[in-house]
Amino acid sequence: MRVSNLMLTTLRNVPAEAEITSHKLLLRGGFIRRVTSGIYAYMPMMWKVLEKITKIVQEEMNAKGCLQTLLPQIHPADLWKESGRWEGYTAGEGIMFNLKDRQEKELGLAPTHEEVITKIAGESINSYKQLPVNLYQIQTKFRDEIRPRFGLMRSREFIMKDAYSFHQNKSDLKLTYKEMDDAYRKIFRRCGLETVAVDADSGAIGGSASQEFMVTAEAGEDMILISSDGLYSANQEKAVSRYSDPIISGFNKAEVITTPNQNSIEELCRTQSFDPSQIIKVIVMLAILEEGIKQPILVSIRGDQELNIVKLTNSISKHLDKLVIDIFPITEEQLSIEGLDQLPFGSIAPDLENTFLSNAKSWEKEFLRFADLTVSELKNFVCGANKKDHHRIGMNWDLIGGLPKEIDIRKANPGERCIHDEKQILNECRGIEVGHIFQLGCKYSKSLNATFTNQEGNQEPFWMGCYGIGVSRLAQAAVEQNNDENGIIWPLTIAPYEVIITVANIEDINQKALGEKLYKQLKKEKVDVLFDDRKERAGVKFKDADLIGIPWRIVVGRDSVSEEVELFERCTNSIKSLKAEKALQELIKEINLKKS
RNA sequence: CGGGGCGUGGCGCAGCUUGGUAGCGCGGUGGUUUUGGGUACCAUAGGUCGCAGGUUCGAAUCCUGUCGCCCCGACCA
Repeated sequence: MRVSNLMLTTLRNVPAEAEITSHKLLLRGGFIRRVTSGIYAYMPMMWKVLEKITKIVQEEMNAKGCLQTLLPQIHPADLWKESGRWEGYTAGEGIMFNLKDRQEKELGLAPTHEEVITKIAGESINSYKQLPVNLYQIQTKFRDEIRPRFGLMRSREFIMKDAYSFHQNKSDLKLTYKEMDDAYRKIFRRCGLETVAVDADSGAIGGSASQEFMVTAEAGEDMILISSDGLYSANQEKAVSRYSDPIISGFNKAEVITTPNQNSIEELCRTQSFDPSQIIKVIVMLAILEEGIKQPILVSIRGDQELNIVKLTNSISKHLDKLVIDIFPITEEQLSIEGLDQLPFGSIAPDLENTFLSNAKSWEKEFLRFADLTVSELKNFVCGANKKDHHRIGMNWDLIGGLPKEIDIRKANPGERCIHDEKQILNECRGIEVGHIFQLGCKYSKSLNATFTNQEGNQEPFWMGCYGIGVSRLAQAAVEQNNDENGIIWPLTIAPYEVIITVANIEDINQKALGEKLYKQLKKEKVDVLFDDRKERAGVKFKDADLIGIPWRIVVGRDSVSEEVELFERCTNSIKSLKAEKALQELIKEINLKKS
């Protein structure tokens, strides 16, 4: 391609919308243009990048025997109601764009395709003999994000590869899950990305085991924790660690003390000389569940620990077998609206009586109670007295009605010791999620009644897995991980072009002729080559070539009379002066080496 | 959803406090110059000042409403 035909428009000023490096560079290089909040146009060079990523993904998926399909983007609401996800995905802060057609039928723009594919699989796969299958597609998805940001990192319309596998049993699912893990590692390596695989929360998709692939980058939206020996890594939403031992409490007598204006752990400790690890902190929250159920929640956790809201949400979901649509701390205002008396905030204990809820208009009338693992072993602890400005000391679980349901809802933090080896410490780093693989189990096949006939002749629901890669996000993540002060440094395998021939002065007959000759030869060798034939000053062309990040550059300049050119490598900034023929040979050798 | 900020040629911004008919840099076009790191100079085109009302002789500027965009937060009583 000739740059004069490329519609290349680079910017010197960064549009004000951009915050992070990759977003700025993609805009400045003319790769993307914003159309509205969270919605972008992929310009010609960007599309080339996306195509190259797509090709790598297809090759690796096909190598594992996966089958490519293309599923609809508009889904009937009924299908999503059948799986029970319609409400959760559309109500409240739901992310599914939805609309009505002229028949007043409800439809949604697909944020993901479990429903559709499960339905189809159920209709087309009849026998265990047809299993397993793994179907995938690469196409645009829609999510009405609460807050789109960082260009393609969190956009509302984006390109995703999603795959869904169907199995006759769990062990077969695990085999494919492992294969996908392998395929994903190959894909990311081939794309020139450094990724780390972490244990992850399954989120709204549901299911059991799940693993995320993160591109490590400062600008990442997720915090990940990695053990010093590298054997354990997890998203903070999911991470576990060893917690410190509590300071032994000296209160062996149970009594109530007055604690005026000591409404926070901090205040209480300062005034009473308690240690936070001796105190049971109680958090009152309201969970909005599917079908509009409003469930008050009472969570007990050690005073020096933080609550992990994702873990809590999942626990609630699991215990009630209902989707949690929203969850937030209960406020005084909400209590008034609900027609309830004020709770003794700051002095609430795990045994707060349900009678506080008996006049509730729309809330459930009993608290769902949980205790974090950090409080279960606690002895002679401090907790509220369920009465304003009063606390109890020297308490034990048998004195306050027993230990509530024990679960892990504590946030793991960097610096803490690991579960697998207490000598290992968790370190923090940030990451961009580019891939996620799940073992879904039978959740969707059961709800959508997608079954096959097993060897014994019985109908059984499929075991399912699902596997996603954010293709457009991956492209931006590659930029975030590969750039310098001059611009993008595309990994060769996904670069829009592999090499750019920069003719310093296109009006010099020798230079132009040599440039054209090299261009022809490279095209003949099937190298993806860009020929900068513009009537611009050399400096302009160098700046542009750096900015758009083409991995290799052949500079045809003053020495072209003697057939000498320069071979420049973008990622190392190395420059070699060579005979044109030699430069071509070397370049082709290097390119083939990197591609293999 | 809460808080903050911004909408003025393609991009980045000034002008608004104190109303008087719109300006700068980049980019575009033509020319001269320069010719391997965004050359300099000259000329030139391009704007419903987000939109709608209002105040006023007169509104980018003041008032009201509205739309859009960006940032921070949405988690511990």
